Amino acid sequence: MTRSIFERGTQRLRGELADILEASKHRTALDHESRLQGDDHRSTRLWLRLLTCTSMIEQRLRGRLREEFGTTLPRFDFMAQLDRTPEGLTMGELSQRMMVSGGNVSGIASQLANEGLIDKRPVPDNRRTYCVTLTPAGQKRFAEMAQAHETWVREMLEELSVQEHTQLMTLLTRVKAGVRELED
Amino acid sequence: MTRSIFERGTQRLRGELADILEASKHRTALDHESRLQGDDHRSTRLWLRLLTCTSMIEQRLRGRLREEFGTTLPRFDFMAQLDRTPEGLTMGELSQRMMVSGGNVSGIASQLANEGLIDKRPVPDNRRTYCVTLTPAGQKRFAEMAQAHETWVREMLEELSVQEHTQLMTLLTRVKAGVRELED
DNA sequence: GCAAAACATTTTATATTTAAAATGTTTGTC
DNA sequence: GACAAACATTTTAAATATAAAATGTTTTGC
Repeated sequence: MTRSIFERGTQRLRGELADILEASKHRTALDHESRLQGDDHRSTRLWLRLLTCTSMIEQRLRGRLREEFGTTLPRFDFMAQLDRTPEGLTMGELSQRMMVSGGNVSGIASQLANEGLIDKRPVPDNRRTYCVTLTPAGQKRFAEMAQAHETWVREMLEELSVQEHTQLMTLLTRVKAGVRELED
Repeated sequence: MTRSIFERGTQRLRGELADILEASKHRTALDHESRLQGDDHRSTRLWLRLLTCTSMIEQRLRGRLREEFGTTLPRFDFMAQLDRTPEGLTMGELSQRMMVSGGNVSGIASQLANEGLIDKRPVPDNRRTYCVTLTPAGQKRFAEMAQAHETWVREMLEELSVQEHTQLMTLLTRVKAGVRELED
């Protein structure tokens, strides 16, 4: 990579070369975007930046949840969905909202049910579906975690001003809409 | 959720209520953000929006890579990192750049090596590390996939104007920097 | 009503992922 | 040089994820 500088021959000015070598020494952090070079498209660059940000935040949250509450991100997410919907959700709705496969939701659900954190009961008028809710114990447990989670997220995003928050939100809304409208 | 509207009592005008009920009927897609309500903090809302966007894009890319190339996102990512670094990378560097655990990288590497897509050879002066590169077959295979990948990503983000691309990139740069500088 | 299609969920098999322990290797430090 | 600490990687065990098949249930079209 740095080699190509030398391959260009000797017409390159000494000072210019020095600048480039100097710049290459800046130890910038390595991540998904490291694989990009000048000829890559804007969109790919943007996508990798998005992926990097999400991965960084996810990893911090996962670590904290494990250290401080001995739980995982998917389990927290599962409970968060239920906390917001006291009337309960079906397995399918949970799968859709968490954006994971149905089988996955089944697995997490039986764990949480074994631990007494959720309730899963049949619905009278449709024997295919279940209605899943948080138990009182689940509600209590979730409330503790949610508080901490909120703090961690705020900590990570508080560098941004209110205006930047709004801008970013608006732009992500456009991204979301753009992706959504593509047919499958 | 909609219940709170009624709890406000009867001073609410009929027309206003109708509007709200109407609005609530819009079938908006369900995702991570469905768990939010008015009292949640701006930052959490932003984080969930970010997560939703990333998940949506990831899922499309995963599906396409499987359908059209019979491969997975992590394998593609692994090869992409190598493609950008012809001189090769160590396992540790790959782990760092892909932002996944070392064990994960080990697994993917032995798969790709079995398929003859990468080369993994010891480094003379340090017997702990390996230098991983794409084989010619790996380069060829990656080139095909990269082209398609680029198209898929552009397709998903092309709704945004050049200016919006730039803005979003700038904001995500700030997010990235903010998260990075947190100790731990 | 009945058969076929659509639906909601679980099960199965397999792949991915992580954290943590294990295994060698290198680098101080004295 | 010996020995502890740090390093790079792999292995292990458990959790998580997917796709696809299996199982009942409901809906639809006739």
